[in-house]
Amino acid sequence: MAKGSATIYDVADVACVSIATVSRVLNGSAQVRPETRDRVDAAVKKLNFVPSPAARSLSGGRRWSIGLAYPLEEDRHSAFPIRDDDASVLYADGIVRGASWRAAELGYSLFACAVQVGNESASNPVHHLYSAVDGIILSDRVVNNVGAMRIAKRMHSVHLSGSGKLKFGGTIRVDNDGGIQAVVRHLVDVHGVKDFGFVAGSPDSSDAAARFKAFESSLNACGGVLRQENFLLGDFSLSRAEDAVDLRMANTSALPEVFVCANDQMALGVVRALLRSGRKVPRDVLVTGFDDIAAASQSESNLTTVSQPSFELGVAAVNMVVGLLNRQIEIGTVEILPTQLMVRESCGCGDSGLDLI
Amino acid sequence: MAKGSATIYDVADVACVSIATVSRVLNGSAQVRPETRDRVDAAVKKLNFVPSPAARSLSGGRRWSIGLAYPLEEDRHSAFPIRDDDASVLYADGIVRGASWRAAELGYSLFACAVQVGNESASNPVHHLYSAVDGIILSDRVVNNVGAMRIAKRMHSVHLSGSGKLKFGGTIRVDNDGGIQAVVRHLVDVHGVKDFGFVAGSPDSSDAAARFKAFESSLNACGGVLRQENFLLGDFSLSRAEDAVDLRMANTSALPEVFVCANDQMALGVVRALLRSGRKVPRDVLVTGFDDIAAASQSESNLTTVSQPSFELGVAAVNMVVGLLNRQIEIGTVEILPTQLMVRESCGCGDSGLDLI
DNA sequence: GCTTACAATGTAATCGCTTACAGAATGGGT
DNA sequence: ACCCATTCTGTAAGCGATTACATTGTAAGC
Repeated sequence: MAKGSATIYDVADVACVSIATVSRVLNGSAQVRPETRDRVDAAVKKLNFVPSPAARSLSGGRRWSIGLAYPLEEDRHSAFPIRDDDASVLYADGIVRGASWRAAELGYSLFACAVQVGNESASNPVHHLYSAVDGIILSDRVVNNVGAMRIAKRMHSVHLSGSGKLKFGGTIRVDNDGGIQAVVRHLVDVHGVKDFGFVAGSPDSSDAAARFKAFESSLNACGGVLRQENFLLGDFSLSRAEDAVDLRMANTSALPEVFVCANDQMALGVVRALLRSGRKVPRDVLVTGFDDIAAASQSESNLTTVSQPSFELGVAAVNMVVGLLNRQIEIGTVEILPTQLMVRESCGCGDSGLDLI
Repeated sequence: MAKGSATIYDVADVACVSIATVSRVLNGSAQVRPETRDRVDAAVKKLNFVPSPAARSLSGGRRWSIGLAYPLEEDRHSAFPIRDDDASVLYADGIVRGASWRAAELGYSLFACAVQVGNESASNPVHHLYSAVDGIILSDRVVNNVGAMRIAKRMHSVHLSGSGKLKFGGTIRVDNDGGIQAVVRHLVDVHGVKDFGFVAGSPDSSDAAARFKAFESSLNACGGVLRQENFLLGDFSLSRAEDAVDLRMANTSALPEVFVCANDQMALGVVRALLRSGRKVPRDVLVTGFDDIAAASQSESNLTTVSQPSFELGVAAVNMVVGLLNRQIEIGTVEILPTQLMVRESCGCGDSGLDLI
């Protein structure tokens, strides 16, 4: 759209050089006499010239911008999508901020784009991002593996993914294994838990899969038990987890000692359902979360959870995209960021000040 | 970048038509025989063709995407920007979600872009957004008035702005006046407050300005008083407000009965400073916020605040941009969204369940 | 003073699309 | 059959940058 703004031709006119020279100055190629360079710079400043990314894009140059796609849950109930309860956006928040900040530092712009999960059609905003950016960061679940592959074939991409070793682009993930393991160990060692419950995230999420797998193996290592009826399937949202617990309580068999949840929103939903039924947390049932979103520590239940370095995740993702662009990082690289157990009250610990075990 | 993807030429070849015809089908211009149209559609599907927005952009067509720029505070203290305390992002969250959702509904993609405030240079990501989108939504403070004017001259824009009547683009704002007025009235009528304090937001924010202006006139109407030393200048961030209150307390004159704050983060900062000094809220000093972010109701102080319809703000902004694009809305239109007083405990009300007065 | 090597600059093709305009096909009226 | 008004389709000119290649300028070496 950008009607009427100055073009490279205008700059060339004012500076009395050809557009090629202007382009050279713009892109810092060294072959320009200092005197000429100054003249061009002056013209650029005078005309307030900003090169059109679209034109740059078409002609194959660098756009100096990076895309970031993160999932937005679709609502199934109301006219509007879930609001206070949208797991993905809250989780994405820190990532977006980290990425924006780091991108700005490196001279890139970051375009964030919320994608309705499950949209594999051409209307998927990811397709619109293509030609606007140099590289793209794909959060877990925005596209399936096939889609990710297709994207990676066309441009540099970094995947924020819980598992799998993609043979294209780069991958960054947090240490789901270590986090879950720490939770289970703590529950067994400190609170003597044997009888576990687990609330899983969306089946299409690799993070959800990784966390459950880690949970199973930790359980085996520690001799804990997960009874069939205590495995609940959620979708990372508060309400769905709440419903699942309601349903579980309709079954009159004894509840497990703890519900380990694949994220904080679900943990909060579990707590809510439990409270509604007259049970107390952690008195009657213990609950743990994952992610350490702000609400985890702010809620009354004071969730014990695993802290994700989401800001750093965004920073690392941008670093990797730019590294890929500059051919300083190899395709297929995987980077794993550490997690940290945040011991609070919902696991049965008193409200002592200790944060880290 | 998008290396190797199908172009309109490939589609034309497969469908045995010219690229002009393909373009017509793509853009739904009616002048194509149904039979031909089908052939083209089939080719598009077969090749998995997605038109390059960059090329569309260059050639002046519609890009089917909308930009949204929101402010990102820069940190002054640490290597990373403020994290748990970033007023703007929290505020922007609902807007981004509303806008993304509505844009998707209308067949547009939404690119959100966090902009470091105060960056008026060419590296401002807003400039990169230009050619990638059909229209742009500018949140309060991302650019100054001059910048906004420049942008509006070049493309359709909608401003999320607390005051002023821009003569370009469209404007959407929340009813700051009504919200602040309700707060002041409630404090006077229910709690008999006379001696007010006010914590203002960034001077460069029109919302901040509108809220202070509304505060002053409400005060006059109700006969309340704002002593000079009880006007504190913040920047919408928690820490800055906290500091301001600390500084104020160094002055030993009596604190006001209440601190009315221009947003919730600052209210939380005020509460924190007050608690640290041994005072209790609302026992010793009352505090009110603005925005009703999640933390307002989740924090122990249970903030009385004004609820902003941030999701609806995003929805309305997208509606307006698209209306502008389709020439269904006139330039200069202003839309005001209602606010709602949320009475909780920090204003001195008991923890009765009443939400709305 | 003239060649020569190399640095500085210019020329023109190209990227993938939209659209004004021109040209071909269709069909109805005589 | 023929003409003309319509409807459909094709041709080609941009949009604003990058970049390979061609050309010009400069200074050293003889």
